[in-house]
Amino acid sequence: MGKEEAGGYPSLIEDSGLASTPARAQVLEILANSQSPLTAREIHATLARTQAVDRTTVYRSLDVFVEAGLAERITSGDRAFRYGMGRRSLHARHPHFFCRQCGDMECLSAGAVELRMEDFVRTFAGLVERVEVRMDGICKNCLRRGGAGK
Amino acid sequence: MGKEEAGGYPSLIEDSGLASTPARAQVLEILANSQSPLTAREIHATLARTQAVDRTTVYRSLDVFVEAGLAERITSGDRAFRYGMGRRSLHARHPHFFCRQCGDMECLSAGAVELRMEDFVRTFAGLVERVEVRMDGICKNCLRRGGAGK
DNA sequence: TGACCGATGCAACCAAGTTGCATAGATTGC
DNA sequence: GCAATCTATGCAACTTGGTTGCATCGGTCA
Ligand SMILES: [Mn+2]
Ligand SMILES: [Mn+2]
Ligand SMILES: [Zn+2]
Ligand SMILES: [Zn+2]
Repeated sequence: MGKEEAGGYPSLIEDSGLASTPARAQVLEILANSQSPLTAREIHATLARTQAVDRTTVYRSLDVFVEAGLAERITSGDRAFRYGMGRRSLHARHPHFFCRQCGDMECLSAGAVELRMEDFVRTFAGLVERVEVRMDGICKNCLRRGGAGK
Repeated sequence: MGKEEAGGYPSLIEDSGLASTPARAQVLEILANSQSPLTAREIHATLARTQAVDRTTVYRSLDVFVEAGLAERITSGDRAFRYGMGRRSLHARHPHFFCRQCGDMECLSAGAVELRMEDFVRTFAGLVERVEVRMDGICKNCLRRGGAGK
């Protein structure tokens, strides 16, 4: 699934100035292979199927990845952050959809929405580092099995 | 500061099919008078200056307001939701800016960004109920006193 | 008047994430 | 090669933001 060039995730991690460890490489691989952004809990659950890693290590790996731009922290409509590949990992920015019924989040194509903000950024007194566009609603699965009821 | 027509917040609440109580009216008034979206904690702190209300009541008031469209729940870059006036309270949708340094959130003018998503919404299999646009970065105050260092 | 219903308070609980500290494993200096 | 030095990890305790169960209280209505 995830195509990786020579060296794979370890070298991607090292190219960002971080030490590569088995746990970190696996966390990044899980992120890279996912169609949708994942919670730390989901990442840990996947990881734990093959090796025993503490959840703290997952949290800390994600933190350093986000700091280094390797991963992106995405807010959702619920109380848990999601993580996806970051811009430093050949990943284009794109909006997301959050289903308030089942809690699933999906990546939308980068061109799904057109966002123009250059004029604003130019005149804004603060520093804009990133933008998040998220649509909330009911996903098609939840629509099929039961309507938009809370 | 907050201009209110005859009846004020109590009737605004009742017009949404909810019972108006002193606590609810005050929560809504605090929201209406704020320049920026507030956390439940901030609302409770403000409220507590004039009367003893349990934080649970604040949470529950906000829940029913959001459900009724009187208030809007907004995600930020940190772990706490913010609340602002909702669309059913004569409030236009607009983007927000979140400062990752001081945690302050500010409302941006509705025209700050141009967002085109009709084409997407028309062809999307799910139901899109709302959209959130949030910029993250460093606010001008934090820029002045110390740069963008974390 | 009395049954009812919803809003509130309060305590317990929960989920997500963070922190302190000890250890193990790798890296560096010599 | 060996010791001094990081640093990633594990594990437990803690924090924060929010939710839930349950008892009570105050209106509304037959
Ligand atoms: Mn994505
Ligand atoms: Mn706002
Ligand atoms: Zn769904
Ligand atoms: Zn700031």
